[in-house]
Amino acid sequence: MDGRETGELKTTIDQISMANSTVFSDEIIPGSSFASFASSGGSIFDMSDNNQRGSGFMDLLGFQDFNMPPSLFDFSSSQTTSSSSSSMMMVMMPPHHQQQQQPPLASPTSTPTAVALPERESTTSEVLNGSTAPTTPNSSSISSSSNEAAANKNEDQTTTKAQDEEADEQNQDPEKTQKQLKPKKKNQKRQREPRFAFMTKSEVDNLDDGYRWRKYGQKAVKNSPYPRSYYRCTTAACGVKKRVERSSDDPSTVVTTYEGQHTHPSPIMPRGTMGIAPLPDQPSAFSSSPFGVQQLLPHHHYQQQQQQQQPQYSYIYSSAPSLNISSPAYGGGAFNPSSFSTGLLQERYNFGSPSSSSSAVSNLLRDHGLLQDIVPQIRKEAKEEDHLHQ
DNA sequence: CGCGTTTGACCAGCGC
DNA sequence: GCGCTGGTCAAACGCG
Repeated sequence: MDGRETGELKTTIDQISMANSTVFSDEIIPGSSFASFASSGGSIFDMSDNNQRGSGFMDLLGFQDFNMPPSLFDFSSSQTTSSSSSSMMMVMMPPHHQQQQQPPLASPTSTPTAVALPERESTTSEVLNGSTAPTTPNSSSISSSSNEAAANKNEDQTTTKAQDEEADEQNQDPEKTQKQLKPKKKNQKRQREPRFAFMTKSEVDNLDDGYRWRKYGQKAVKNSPYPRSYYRCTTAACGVKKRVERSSDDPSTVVTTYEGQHTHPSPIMPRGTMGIAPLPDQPSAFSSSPFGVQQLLPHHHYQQQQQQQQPQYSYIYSSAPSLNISSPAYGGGAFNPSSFSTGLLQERYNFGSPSSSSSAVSNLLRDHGLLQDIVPQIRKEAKEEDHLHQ
């Protein structure tokens, strides 16, 4: 939108470029962990490179404290089906570029803040509560499915909306019964949860991530023949949503965007984690770690699998004003894309292709769906980069 | 009957 | 103000 956001996008493209072991030196956001990492010449995306020294991408993000397990990326299992090669890219989408609000994780030098991708929605200019605290599950107020989204925003909005609804009930206005949509007040801009997106090569749109989702909408995507589906976690009091769309340019690529944070463990225990107790410092499968259940796996397992499979994943990561990864809220992280985290992405991922990292990048860059909204400039610049490589 | 999907309508935000 | 677009709602429907 403006130059500032452009700069932020630029930072993102810098990080993407690192997938090809190319580190751009320009316009890295000062103070970001990505910036510091990028300036040090590291390669975020090539996990195989990091295997040798035992520091992967998640380490760089500060996720090493979560014992980022391999199961999450163990997509070459027997459950793998059709896709022979698959790649994955994550994008965390913040409400805005406010950063550095989250306290550091155990490793202060790897705080996963850094890249603030621009928020397309109008959530940024107005911070309703002005708080860095993450949204808090309001279990008492989320009983009506029609208000889950609002209840998931923030308490101020929830309260206001509840009051509105209460007023509506008292008024019993016949006009209201005509359309009960929208007791939303003006001047209350939608507060969006931190978002977390990743791309996968899959023939199935709706990835089985261990949570139960209910589809509540579908929209045609501009410039894409494929629709975008909207899902909401079916668990009561959990307002996590996800959007799934297929890339128009690469129909084999599915872009899944999670929004919000599960307030409950996955109803389905992930494969390979059954019966494994949480680590002492990890109170639950859905807390602490942005990748939830995976953290239950021993770290050596992670390393071992890395060495065996040499997976290569590509990420785009950014933080958010309310993205407080180490916050105690929800028992650990304010942002907990645990829908992704269950390690149950029983989708057809096949990491391990030496080119998957760059292909993931290119997939992202080609996408004209959700990610186009998110990181439009990434595509542009990476295409330029592609040309340079060709 | 419960749960999930489909789908048209509606709403809010944004750009012009 | 108007139109476009993304996002959401909720009735209708399907399925087990």
